[in-house]
Amino acid sequence: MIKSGTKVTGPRPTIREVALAADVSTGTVSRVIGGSPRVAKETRARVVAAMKRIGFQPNAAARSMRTNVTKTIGLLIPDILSPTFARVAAGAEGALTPAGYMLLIGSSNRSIAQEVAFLQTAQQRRMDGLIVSLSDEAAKETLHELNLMTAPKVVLDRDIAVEADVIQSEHRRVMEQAVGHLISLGHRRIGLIGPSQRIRPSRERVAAYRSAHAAAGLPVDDRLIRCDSQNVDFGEIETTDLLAMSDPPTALIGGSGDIFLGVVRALRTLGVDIPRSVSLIGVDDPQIAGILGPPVTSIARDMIRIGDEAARLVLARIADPNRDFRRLTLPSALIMRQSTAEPP
Amino acid sequence: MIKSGTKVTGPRPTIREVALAADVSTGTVSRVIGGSPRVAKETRARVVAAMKRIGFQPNAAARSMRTNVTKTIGLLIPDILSPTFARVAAGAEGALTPAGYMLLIGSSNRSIAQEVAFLQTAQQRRMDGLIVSLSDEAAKETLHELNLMTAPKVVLDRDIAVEADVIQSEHRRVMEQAVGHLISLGHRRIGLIGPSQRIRPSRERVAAYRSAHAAAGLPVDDRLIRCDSQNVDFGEIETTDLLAMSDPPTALIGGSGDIFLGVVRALRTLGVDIPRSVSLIGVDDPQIAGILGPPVTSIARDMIRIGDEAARLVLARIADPNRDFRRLTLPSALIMRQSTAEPP
DNA sequence: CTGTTAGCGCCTTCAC
DNA sequence: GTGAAGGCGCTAACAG
Repeated sequence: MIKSGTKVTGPRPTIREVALAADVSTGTVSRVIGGSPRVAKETRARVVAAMKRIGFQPNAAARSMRTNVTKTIGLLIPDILSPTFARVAAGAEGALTPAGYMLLIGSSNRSIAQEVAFLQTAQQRRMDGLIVSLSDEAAKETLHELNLMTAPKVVLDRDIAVEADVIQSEHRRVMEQAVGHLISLGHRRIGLIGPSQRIRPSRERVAAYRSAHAAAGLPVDDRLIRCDSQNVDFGEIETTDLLAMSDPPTALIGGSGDIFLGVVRALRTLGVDIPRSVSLIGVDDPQIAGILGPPVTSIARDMIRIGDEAARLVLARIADPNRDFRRLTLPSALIMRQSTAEPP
Repeated sequence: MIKSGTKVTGPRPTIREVALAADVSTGTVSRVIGGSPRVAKETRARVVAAMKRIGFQPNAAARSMRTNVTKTIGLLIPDILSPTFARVAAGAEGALTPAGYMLLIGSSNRSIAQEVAFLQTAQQRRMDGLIVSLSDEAAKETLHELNLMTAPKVVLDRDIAVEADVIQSEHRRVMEQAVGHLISLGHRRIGLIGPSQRIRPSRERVAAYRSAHAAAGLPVDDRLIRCDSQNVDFGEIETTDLLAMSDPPTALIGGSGDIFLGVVRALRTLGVDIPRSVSLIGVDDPQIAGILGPPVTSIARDMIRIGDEAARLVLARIADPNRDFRRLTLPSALIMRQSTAEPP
């Protein structure tokens, strides 16, 4: 007899051990595990007791081998270190865990090879669904892998040819609003620093930047648009470069993600007074923006909600694979703080 | 004949289909998958070609059922939204992915129930190893689950009775240094705002806070120690409360994680001039601290490295389950910036 | 309500 | 160097 609490490091018990201990068949044990109603109350109690006593935990691999269900959803993001995507993950996990699904996060570090690798393991692990934020819409290797996958997919804010539900943020209206705000303050040269235009959000923002200028009857100086990369250094370098122009911008819109940090860092280094000498609007980093001195006006969106909605879309399609594909657009907002003013 | 590129939504091919297509037996296909050397070069080529042609991807569940290996490591953290833990995840993933392992992240939101739930699914999924950062050392349910798990475990910075490798940060020396620095500037009342002392790092920091005072021959006012929780609101409330005392602190040490945000927010709201009226030292948030105005002196540690080392420890123990348990202590550093000065 | 039985897809001896 | 066959742990009919 083994004392309860004793650590037994033998092979893990199976439903057969449980069946033996509870004096039922393996089929009955299985029904108890699966929560089938076709088990007598008293029998169920005996089985549950036996499971606990032996320390039985059903083998997920064996189950999913039989059922073709892994209770697993993949999330592919460019960078887990970005608070923006960490929020997406948190939102998705919040919706998935209560539904009995586990979220498997893959961070590609914006490497196409890593994206492909993740999509392949997603297939090998037979994930039940996938939420993807690609780092480059033009990479056809990832598209290829995505199309190979038959499980439900949700695409986050990308324009790609994949049979999938899509969640996108509203970018144009809010960026037009931001640019319009600066223009109405009197700014005529506005710098825009952002990620590569090979992803939809950046293209949308640039388009809005242009249309806002057009609406005000103002010309656009393309040298003020710096949308090519997405890291701290890029933000810092482009900011420095912009302000070194012979006719430098009097206002800056910088983001998303890490870019903003670089922009602020450069501004600090240059000793620029915000908003007296340069106005600043941030994109996608409200947490930090709000506590800077001065607090920075910024474009914000609810990434947790995006993750949550994405998870719901996946679950809904798992429940009904034939439903129509949706394209959900979630709102963004311009949060006014104290980092903008009239140009000097 | 099916055109290449056509989407086939039938059942996924198995090694039998591959075997048929390559005119070999399933055993040979299996050997090719496993990279066994006992396969003729030419045969291997035929099999590989067949796999690609049919779009075969080995079923991970079936494999792990046979091999008792899931190529999966769990990471349990209190909060994926905290940059600190996101870094741990990134570090661990960086070490695990190249080794062919997938990192399964669980964020408990500091709920013991969620920690237990994660540990249970870890067992059901037969994860090959586990890296855990518990939110409460005193919770015996989590300890119980941890001890049930026979797979290799790495514990992050907690004092708990579990057979596991341990990685911890050096907290005392650097906190003594921080407090000593403030004392040497002339501060006699220093507020300390931090997480609950039910986790080791906080206990260590409080102990260091006391010993630094003792070393300077100064008394400690326990009302200045506010180490009970870990969120933005807590930081904001305690800061406000501390500064409302009849004999308020002239310096604040605040962290880790979200607490720091709250501290800064309160300071801004109160219109406190840093460091003229209050000196400030942050804990664990160098990214933000560096761009604040003024940049904030803070205690920093390399969380990515911690995640990386944790992953290495797990892998090493998987390779050799009988090696001695290690306890690794990684350094912290006090980064001097411009947020401290003599008291007013 | 419960027992029996046949695989799920793969790896792994054991022969050849 | 390759084929044949058994079984990993579980679920899902099908009987009873």
